[in-house]
Amino acid sequence: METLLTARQAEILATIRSFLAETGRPPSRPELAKILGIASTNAIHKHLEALVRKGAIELEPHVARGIRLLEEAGLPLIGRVAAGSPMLAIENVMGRYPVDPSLFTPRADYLLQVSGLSMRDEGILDGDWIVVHRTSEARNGQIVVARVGSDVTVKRLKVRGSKAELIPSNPDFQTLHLDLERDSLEIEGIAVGVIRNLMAGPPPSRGRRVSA
Amino acid sequence: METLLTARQAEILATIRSFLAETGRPPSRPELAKILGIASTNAIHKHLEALVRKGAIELEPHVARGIRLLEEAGLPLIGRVAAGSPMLAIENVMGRYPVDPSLFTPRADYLLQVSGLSMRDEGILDGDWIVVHRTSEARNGQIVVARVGSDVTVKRLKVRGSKAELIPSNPDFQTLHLDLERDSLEIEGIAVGVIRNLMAGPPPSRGRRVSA
DNA sequence: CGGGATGGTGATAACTTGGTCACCATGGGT
DNA sequence: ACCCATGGTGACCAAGTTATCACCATCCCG
Repeated sequence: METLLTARQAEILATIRSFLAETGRPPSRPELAKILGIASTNAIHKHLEALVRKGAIELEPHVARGIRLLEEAGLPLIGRVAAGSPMLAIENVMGRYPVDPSLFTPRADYLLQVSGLSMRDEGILDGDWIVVHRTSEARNGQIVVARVGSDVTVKRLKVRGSKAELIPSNPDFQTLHLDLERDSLEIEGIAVGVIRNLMAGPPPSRGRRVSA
Repeated sequence: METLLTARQAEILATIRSFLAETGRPPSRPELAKILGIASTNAIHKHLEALVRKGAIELEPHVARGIRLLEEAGLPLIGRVAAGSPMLAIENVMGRYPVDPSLFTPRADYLLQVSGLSMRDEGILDGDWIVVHRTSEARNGQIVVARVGSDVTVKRLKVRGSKAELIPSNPDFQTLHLDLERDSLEIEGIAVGVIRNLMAGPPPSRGRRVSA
């Protein structure tokens, strides 16, 4: 349903986005024309119609600044990753949550729900959300989201020559040793944050209340 | 600089806020009048001027829907709490961060930076941000932000009769035993989440890069 | 009592904005 | 050669919107 945008159309869309971020209101056609150096508001009007046709925006008819962005807001939360599927495949996405990507550096791209306690001693517990920056480059000592074979795992990375280690931070788990010239190791991203929802699990005992 | 808003003015402001949240654009005066059941747009206009005088909004002159909300966005991050000062006193606020209050339940009110490792075994580490819901009521077993004397502390709460315990989750620290009939125990809020910025501390070793 | 802030109706002028028409130019595909 | 989508200029009208005027009522406070 979503035809590809032309370069110019993507430019218009980006302009709308940044105008919205800066002023808090959608731009009018004359304002867009001025910013983009276009003399006629009709050119803008036709661009907006094209963006509507391609599903990028909605236009409220006869309403000043009636432009609505139709992008999905928030970051996707990835659950169990199906074997071999790309991280952001629909089957892996459990929902979208309003986490600001700019709260973390480098910029957050998605959330990954952790299962198991292999990173317990780093304060990453079962059910926690790892905030992930998507990249295929990682440095020694960083916590990475890695794909080994068809498994996706979160571990601390250590590389020496052609040898790589994926190190859990829990003595009950074993370090995974890899030979980069033989084994496949794909870096999916690096962990830039952790989010835990303390009220998510089973409710606490219904004991008496305390007020102060 | 901020005079108190009247009930009606607060209602107008709330209407603007929710209109913005629902439609993505600020309301026009006729739209506000219709929602609030007011016949004349002039009444709205004067309300908006009052809101400008009181510092709640900004108005861009001669611009359709030129209403800007001037609220501080995001949640305040509380650092070291000065003895005896209220939690949200300016001297305690280290900044504001774009965390969506509705991401947690019950609603998040502020962030509290943890110092020390007394809750290490719950996965709450030194420097982590605790997401706090402000309330003076807590239940047994919840992690609370409590004030004992002039100290603010984060611990798990346990109450039996008139005895209360503030329990760390790290065997290296000691449980604080309180007699509610003698000692002062103020509940400032309950912890509803944890946020950790993994890239905050010292940068990782500048080892060689790995790409895949 | 009088003044001032608040909250409102009703009407009007001036400006902003959306919608539309005629016309032109370029580039890709048939 | 032709059509069609894209990208643009220029002009115009209708409708949406802001700004301002006159006038009214209530409440609080010095």
